[in-house]
Amino acid sequence: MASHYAGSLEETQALDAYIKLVRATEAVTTRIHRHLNTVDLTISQFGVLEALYFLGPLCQSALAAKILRSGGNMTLVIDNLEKTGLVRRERDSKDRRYITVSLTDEGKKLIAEIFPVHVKAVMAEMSALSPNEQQLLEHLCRKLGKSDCP
Amino acid sequence: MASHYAGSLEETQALDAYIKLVRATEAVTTRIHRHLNTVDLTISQFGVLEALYFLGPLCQSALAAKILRSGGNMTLVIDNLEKTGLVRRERDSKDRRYITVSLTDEGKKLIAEIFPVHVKAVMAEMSALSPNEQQLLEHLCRKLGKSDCP
DNA sequence: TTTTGATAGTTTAATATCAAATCATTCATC
DNA sequence: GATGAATGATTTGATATTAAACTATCAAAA
Repeated sequence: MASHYAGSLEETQALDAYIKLVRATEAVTTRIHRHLNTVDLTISQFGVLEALYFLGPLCQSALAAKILRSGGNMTLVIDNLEKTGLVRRERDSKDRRYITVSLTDEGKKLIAEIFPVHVKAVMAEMSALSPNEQQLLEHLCRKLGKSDCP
Repeated sequence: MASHYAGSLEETQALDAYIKLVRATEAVTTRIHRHLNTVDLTISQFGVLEALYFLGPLCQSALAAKILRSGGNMTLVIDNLEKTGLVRRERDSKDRRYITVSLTDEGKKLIAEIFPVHVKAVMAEMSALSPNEQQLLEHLCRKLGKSDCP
């Protein structure tokens, strides 16, 4: 659904592009993560497991910065992953402010299992675009995301 | 941050494009809605006010379908808007299953006031792209969003 | 040694979000 | 008139998310 705003061409064009961006991102994200239901994971839990899988153990604040979530949120998501035995927390002995979060064996097994499913789902969704279009989309998103105008 | 996944070119390209899409969308959305703090509105509340402003009174399920939220979520967001006097609920006299949600005078005044600010913020963010690039982005997002491959 | 400034993580309060179950209502069918 | 299917809205339980306040910890400065 395009914007119903009766503004200038410039304005409606920007609004329409933004609305389409958000809608497409939400639709694609929902479909990509549908398989997580089968393993009782939420999108944020998956994001944490993914980050730890590829980057190795991280302290909570680094993890929060990496997946762009607040510290308070990170505490809760890690609490829940700890509760299901997928990650463990370990206080740094040298600087007790830091808590390192790492995958347990069970966590490693699970993410190793589901990540290829995730890749396949992303491939399937992104294949609506040609390889050139995917590169174009990435380029446009880079420009958008890095903009810091007020 | 691109994907750290060591897959085929096709796979990493799709993953990178998807990651960039999500990151850009989140970054832009956060910046666009920053001004809502000044009027004590959340993004979802703004979305409801915007829909009612342009489309007129709607029943809750139509509103939920329009802004792609679940019925249960809609109940809560409308509860909160009702509580601050920005919307009102009215039971349909002919079919008492339906509840029409409409803007109060105060709600109309507020959205009329802040929507131009929103438009300006969207314009500012989207101006990182040229008009041609904005149309291109919209086109690519249309293709992505409508894909319904399993 | 104490103070100060900074950082990490937690807690609190509030809101958002979902799926599933439930209740209320309507209408078609028997 | 009773029943069943469908629809609209709410409730329940769980998780996610933020901002802000708080506690714990560290290191540099006084």
